[in-house]
Amino acid sequence: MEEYFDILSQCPLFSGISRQEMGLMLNCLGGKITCIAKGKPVFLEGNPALFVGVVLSGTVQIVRDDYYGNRSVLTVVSPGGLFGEAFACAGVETLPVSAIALQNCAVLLLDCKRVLTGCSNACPFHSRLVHNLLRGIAQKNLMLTSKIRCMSQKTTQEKLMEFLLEQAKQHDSAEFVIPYDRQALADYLGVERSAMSAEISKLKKAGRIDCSGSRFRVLTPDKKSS
Amino acid sequence: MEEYFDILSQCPLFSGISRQEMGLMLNCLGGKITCIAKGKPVFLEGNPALFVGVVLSGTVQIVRDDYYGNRSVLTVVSPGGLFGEAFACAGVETLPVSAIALQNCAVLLLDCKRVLTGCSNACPFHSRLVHNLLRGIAQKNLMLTSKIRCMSQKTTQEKLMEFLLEQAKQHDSAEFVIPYDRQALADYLGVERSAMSAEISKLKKAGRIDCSGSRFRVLTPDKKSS
DNA sequence: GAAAGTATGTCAGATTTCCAACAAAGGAGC
DNA sequence: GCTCCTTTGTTGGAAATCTGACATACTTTC
Repeated sequence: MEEYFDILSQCPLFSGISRQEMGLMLNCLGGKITCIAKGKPVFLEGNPALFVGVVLSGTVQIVRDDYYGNRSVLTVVSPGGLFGEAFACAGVETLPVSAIALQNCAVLLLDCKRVLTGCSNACPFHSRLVHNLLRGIAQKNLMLTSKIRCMSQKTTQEKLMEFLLEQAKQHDSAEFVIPYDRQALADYLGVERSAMSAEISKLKKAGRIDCSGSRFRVLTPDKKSS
Repeated sequence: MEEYFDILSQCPLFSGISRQEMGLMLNCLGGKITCIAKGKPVFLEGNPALFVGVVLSGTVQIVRDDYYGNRSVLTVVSPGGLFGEAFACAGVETLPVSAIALQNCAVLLLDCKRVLTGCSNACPFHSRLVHNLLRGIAQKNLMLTSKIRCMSQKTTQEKLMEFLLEQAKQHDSAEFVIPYDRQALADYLGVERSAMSAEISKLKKAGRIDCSGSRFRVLTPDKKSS
């Protein structure tokens, strides 16, 4: 069990919890470490959503079957990553997705109810864990709304500017480096890479932005690139 | 204070908490009921994100200024509605939005830290509140990912089908009623109403769906409308 | 029942985006 | 230096969307 504490200590869910405390905590919460063979399910669609999963080794795929049964991959979760937390915390009766081991893997399953219900021992790390869980889900929330704000814009150019102005605001600077290459940015905004490149060029010529590589600068309409 | 307990008891954040407990709880949490005059701020961009707000009467507008200072309205919150919870729970240092009273209004402000940190009295409703808060944010999370899944589709027709198949799955039935009229559905999917209507017609002619008003039925490709 | 107002379906032209292919620029390895 | 490979910019024709206008159906009001 201790072999996985390195992974766990890097996971935001366990931030502020020492390795000494982890053993106690997992014990207190009834956390179960399970090994899943490649291709086998961690949980299946239709199961009750009871668990928050943490990948310890290997990778887990979250898949979804639509009404006709066509399967699509939603995410691939790497070691240290969480899965199932939104369903468990939202209190959905049955899972609308399945989790399948892409490789042989080890996962930690935490009973969501036991995480949320304070134990009688009043462990200090217990409330810390709830804190971290809530924080993680709230942060994801903010990321999702940012993305929706960009994608809701009508034109590619507006999507791009919405994204860049958001970045400028977050960095509190007109100049900043974005964590995406062109393809990834296009995917994020839900547009075509080539069309987006063209729009970037237009914006540069119009003197509204300046960029090289993933370093961008937004310019106020009146004052041009210096 | 008690005059607002009707509103609070209908708010998901306080579900499972009796009116008798509310007074104790608000006291324990140091919840402050404040009246804000029309046009005045509840909080301003740049403030630390400490509070979860609940509108008790009137309406509150959440607004956002982009990097150039152009203001846009993100949401309008009605009585019973929450605001600021994602920022407070995500632990952002400074708020990227402002909350302005659209009308004279009363709001309840809960210190997020005190909500999360169990009190020394070990109130039973305390953990219930955290439960509810987490559940609400997780549910919003699921709604946002559903919307993104629809909006990420390339064509209007694919967006529509993604939405309808999701609805069919949620209702566990090929036939269901959607909670939107055509305009609202188009806005949700981020497309033009008229273009969407045209696509609905195409899908009907192709025998893939059937609908009248907001009642839809998805059909399997082989068997046509009965 | 008539009239007014709203929601929905349909259509043509203008605009935008996608697609596919290619050119140019940069990096890694040799 | 060179080549190979990846990333990014550019372009033209095809496809999809938006725009605005209008017709039709349905509701509401009087």
